Amino acid sequence: MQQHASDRRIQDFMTTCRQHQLKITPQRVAIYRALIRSDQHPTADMMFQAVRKEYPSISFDTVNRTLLTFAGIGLVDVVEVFGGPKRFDPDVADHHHLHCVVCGRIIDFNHEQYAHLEVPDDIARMFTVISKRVVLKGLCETCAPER
Amino acid sequence: MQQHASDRRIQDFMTTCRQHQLKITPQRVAIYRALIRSDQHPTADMMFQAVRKEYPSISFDTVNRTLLTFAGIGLVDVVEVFGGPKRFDPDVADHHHLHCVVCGRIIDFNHEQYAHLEVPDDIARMFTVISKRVVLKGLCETCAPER
DNA sequence: TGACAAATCAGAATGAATCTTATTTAAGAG
DNA sequence: CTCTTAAATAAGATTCATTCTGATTTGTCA
Repeated sequence: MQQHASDRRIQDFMTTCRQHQLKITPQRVAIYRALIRSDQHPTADMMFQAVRKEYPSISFDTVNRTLLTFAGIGLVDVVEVFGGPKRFDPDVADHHHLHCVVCGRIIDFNHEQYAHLEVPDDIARMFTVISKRVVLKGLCETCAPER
Repeated sequence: MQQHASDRRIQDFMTTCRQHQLKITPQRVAIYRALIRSDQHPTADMMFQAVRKEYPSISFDTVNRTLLTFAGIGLVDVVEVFGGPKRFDPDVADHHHLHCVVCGRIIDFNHEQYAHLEVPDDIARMFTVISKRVVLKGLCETCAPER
């Protein structure tokens, strides 16, 4: 059954590409495949290393450019960072992030309270909101000094 | 009176430096001065250009390294970005950010609802929270397509 | 099947951040 | 006030991330 869910996502992916007049190339399919089974929040280079394994002749430029193209049509998110390389998020549904300031790990989470974040009226008047996210900085379990 | 407030901040700055065994150099003072009258969220290079005007012999490396040092002792914040150079925030008090996805401008705001963001229990158990911020992506007034 | 715009590849170029090394300097000891 | 020393600085080199360039290949549609 797992395979079917994955196939389904590839089908949807192809549909989305067609809707945006993007050609369905084997490189793009390989990149998308790697994306949906990726670790959380990979960099372009991490994606390149992953895709390479099943598509050894692919270039870094293609991976990077394709990720940006995917971001442009909402297939992936570019997430907030505090410096360093861009990081991508295959989960484009609303969720929130913890950033460990020591190891740089980004951890996803959800919280009922954060699901209903309102935008203040004066802000809504001057700014068209596309996405909302709570970003918490701190120390993850492995980096927190044990007590 | 303006001058006094600024002097006060420089005094506090020196005290903070001493508390952290940081030498008070003319470069650091110049950088801190530029910081407190800086535009919102400058990059290291923008800071370099600003400091240069009153301290022409300063090097980029010193400005950048000093900003990171300041960040380490809480005199400035490194803020979230979606790629590109690091950006610094002289306002270290709690507040939230709008990011214009077109021009890249970061706009500060505050909102009563966001002042009481709770951290879910299961998260609080595995993650030591240092700071909380709501990050909204969207289009600012000048970049929004007029209707 | 053929034409063409789009996509890819490889390498060069750019931009940001950090590192290296020699020199200078702030701050505490005497 | 002077000396000593570790810290800080300057300048340039290096590394890493990203984008660009130009030549080649390839989906897609007629």
